[in-house]
Amino acid sequence: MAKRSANGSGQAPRRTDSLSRELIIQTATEILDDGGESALTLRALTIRLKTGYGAIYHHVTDKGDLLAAATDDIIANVLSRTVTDGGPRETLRRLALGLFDAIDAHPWVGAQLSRQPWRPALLDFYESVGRLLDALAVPEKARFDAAGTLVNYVLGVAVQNAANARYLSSQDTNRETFLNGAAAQWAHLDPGTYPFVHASITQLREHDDREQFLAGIDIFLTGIAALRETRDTWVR
Amino acid sequence: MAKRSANGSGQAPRRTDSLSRELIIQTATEILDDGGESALTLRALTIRLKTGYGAIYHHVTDKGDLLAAATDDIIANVLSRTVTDGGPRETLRRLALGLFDAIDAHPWVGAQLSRQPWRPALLDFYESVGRLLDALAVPEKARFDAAGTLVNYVLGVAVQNAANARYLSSQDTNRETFLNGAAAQWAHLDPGTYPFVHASITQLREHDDREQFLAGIDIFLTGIAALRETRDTWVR
DNA sequence: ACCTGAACACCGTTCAAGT
DNA sequence: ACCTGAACACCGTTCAAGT
Repeated sequence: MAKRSANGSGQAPRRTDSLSRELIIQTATEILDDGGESALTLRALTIRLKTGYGAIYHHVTDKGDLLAAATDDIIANVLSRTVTDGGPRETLRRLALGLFDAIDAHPWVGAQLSRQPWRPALLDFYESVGRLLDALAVPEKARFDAAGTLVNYVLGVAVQNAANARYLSSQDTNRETFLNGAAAQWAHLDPGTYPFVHASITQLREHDDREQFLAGIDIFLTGIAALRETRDTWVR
Repeated sequence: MAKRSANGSGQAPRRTDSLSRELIIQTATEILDDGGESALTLRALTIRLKTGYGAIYHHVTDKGDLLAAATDDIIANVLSRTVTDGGPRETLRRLALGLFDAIDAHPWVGAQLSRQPWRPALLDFYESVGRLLDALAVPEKARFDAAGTLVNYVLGVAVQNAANARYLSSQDTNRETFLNGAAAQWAHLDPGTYPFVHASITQLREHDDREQFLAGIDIFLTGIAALRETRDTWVR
């Protein structure tokens, strides 16, 4: 974020530091953060990096490779930053919230996860979840399904988040006017056939995405707690 | 599915029945089911429909409009077919499984949902979920978050499903060899840093996607049950 | 009103040619 | 080894022209 020195006038114009995979990925991330997924074109990259197409393809296989690598970086950062000194339940919430915040800050990560959900970075997340479930005394046989369920839930929220961000930037509005518009649409529906949607209008306007995400995590954790193994009494 | 009569030799060659939005959407669905998302190009549509680009754009706004309409059809079909005569818990499971099966049969629906999660068809699903949560005695204040959580979970599974299908068709392999490959990759990881992943290899190979999805639904339902309102005793 | 299809703008990617 | 940029194949979309 704080590095925009390359544009300055101090450096020698000819001998810029040579291209590298890291620089390309970092620049791609900047473009994605600035203008969203649609802003990342190979042409935009060549301009920003003051280079040609071939130079980029020399360090990167594909546009897909580029997107995947940028996403891996973001996710790996989340995992390494997460504080894990609390209890397993608290750590699980922190991990999930860390992912949520990262995807909120970089919505294109959500879209990318929907394309390639099983990148190594997400495998690390999966590993952490599994171990925490062990600490929560979830029996081994149930851990696989439980971990998958949590990952799928996080993935679903990521997708929602990305879709919302895409919509907001395409319509060039903010969250509040978007929710007001959605609420207005919901209000137009027939209350007889859509009683629940109607009853939800106020909450739609006032809800906090982050808190709703956490409420979902708690629902799953409560459900998972019911799978808890009674390590004392052996049940056949 | 059973309508492929237009190819026959009986009809007069000149005066085919004129184009319609429904026919276009139906044909697009066929192309998507046959060849996946990447197979649906405007050109492929013109060929299959024996028409020009303008003719299609006369009935359809966009390629996005087309994809959205095709997805709406599939989802609306799921909801209308779901048997709702059981208890609320059973009905919820049936609804969720109906969506799962539909996305399994038409993986492109999963990808489309990740692009536009709030289409009218999904709002109907949301409405159904909300009402069933009411029947399950989830208090009104918690229903909004709970319904959103379930929708997000289903969305996450949909995305996974679509990604898997895309990968399978791109690699031209089947589920079993895919899982074997993934299991082999997992086996290569260091068991010290990835104990949970290692312990999951067998289950990865043997698991049933549909059952794992249902296990997640059950975790959710158990978690929801803890929110249950005690309608007899009034708690302030 | 409905349809045709050449043309346009814009992608990702390649590759002969340079240094 | 690393880079350049014209060229290619292929998108979605438009629009003057037909019926």
